[in-house]
Amino acid sequence: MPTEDPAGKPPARSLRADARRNQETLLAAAARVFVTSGVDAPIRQIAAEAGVGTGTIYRHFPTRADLVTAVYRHQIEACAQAGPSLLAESDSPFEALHRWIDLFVDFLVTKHGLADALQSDSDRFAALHTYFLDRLVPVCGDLLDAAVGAGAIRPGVQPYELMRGVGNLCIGRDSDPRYDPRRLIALLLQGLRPLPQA
Amino acid sequence: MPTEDPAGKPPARSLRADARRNQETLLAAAARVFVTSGVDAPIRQIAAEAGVGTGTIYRHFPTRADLVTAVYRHQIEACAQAGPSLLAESDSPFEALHRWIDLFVDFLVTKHGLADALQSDSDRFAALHTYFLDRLVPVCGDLLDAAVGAGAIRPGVQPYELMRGVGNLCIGRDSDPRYDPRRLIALLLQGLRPLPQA
DNA sequence: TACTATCCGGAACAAGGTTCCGTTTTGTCA
DNA sequence: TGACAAAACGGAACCTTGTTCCGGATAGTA
Repeated sequence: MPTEDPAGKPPARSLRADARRNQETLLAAAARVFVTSGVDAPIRQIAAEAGVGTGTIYRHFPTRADLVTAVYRHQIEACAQAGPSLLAESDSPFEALHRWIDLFVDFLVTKHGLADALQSDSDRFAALHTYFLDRLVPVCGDLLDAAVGAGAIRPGVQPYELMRGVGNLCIGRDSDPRYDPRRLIALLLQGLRPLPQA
Repeated sequence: MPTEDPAGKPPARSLRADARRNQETLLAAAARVFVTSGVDAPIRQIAAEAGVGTGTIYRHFPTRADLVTAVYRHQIEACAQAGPSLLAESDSPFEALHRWIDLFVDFLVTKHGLADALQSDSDRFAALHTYFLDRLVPVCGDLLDAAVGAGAIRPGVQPYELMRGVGNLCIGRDSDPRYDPRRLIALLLQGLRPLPQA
């Protein structure tokens, strides 16, 4: 079955040699360009950096989201897998949740424009939104459940809305000294704790 | 002094008759288009709706932010002025803050794409960001100070970061049943309350 | 080596933002 | 009222970016 999963992961071993070579060149070039120009960088710029034509990019990564997820797949995966580990090694489920969210935030804020893209109105990134959520919402759900079970937070918060809220809080110009998303996210997590008196 | 404030408010009574006429036509047309196509609507579409050339739009509103602020000036103003009123009439400063934030959120979520534009990476909307904050941050600051003074929330939160956080939480596709910005904003405000012990 | 399926490059098209300038309108003054 | 200069208009033209398409190059195979 030659159809790939919707997130555009590198197709297996059936490509022609030049195709596979270009695919790797493209991933490396895109990673470099994303650092300097953000995930919104013009296709032509990425093509130039890789030394290929624009058609080649579209053939390998039909949508921009495919390219972005391919570039960051490893980190998304690492984030997903960190959930259970943190739950096991942290002193409390709440701490595990907090540390996991911090991990996610670190990932977002170090990738210029990634948080913006995640919530972008345009359909250009819809698949990116979907991929992130499909992969991370279940992990977040487990952490939330554990924290609720321990009585550390109130029930009723959905993982989807928490993830999306956290992602939203990371949006915007990087490195504005007046705005540190982590501060607000910490406040938001505080807001999840049980109310002092019934 | 004929210089205008940087937010592009309608210049005073010194325009030629046709210019003033066009300016009003444009504001009305833009308001209509924003409702259906969002504040990102193509300039040409607004020009067509108003029955003028694109040059005319740029002459009256050099940047898109100028047009947007001109269209929504009244509502921004109303929001700013609601701050002191709410403080006077609410049962507590915390309630006043909460109600004021709700007002702000209502404004943002009913204007398709406005919250997105506010935090947009591109410079296209930089002046919009500035205008909103210049006008509303002081109001928010007063409400915060009052709530801190009453012991209803912890000190240390800056009005800028709160406004921006709230704005950020409003970003995204409208009317996703899984995501209600108000829920998370309420949680965030809960997170501002003093910690139970210590 | 010859053949074909695959892949490549970049020209070409579409859409939107922005600028520019020849033309039209307005207001004023004789 | 007629003429004139300043102000404003309209939209063609240009630029950037996304996306498609196809003639030509190339890898794998017989």
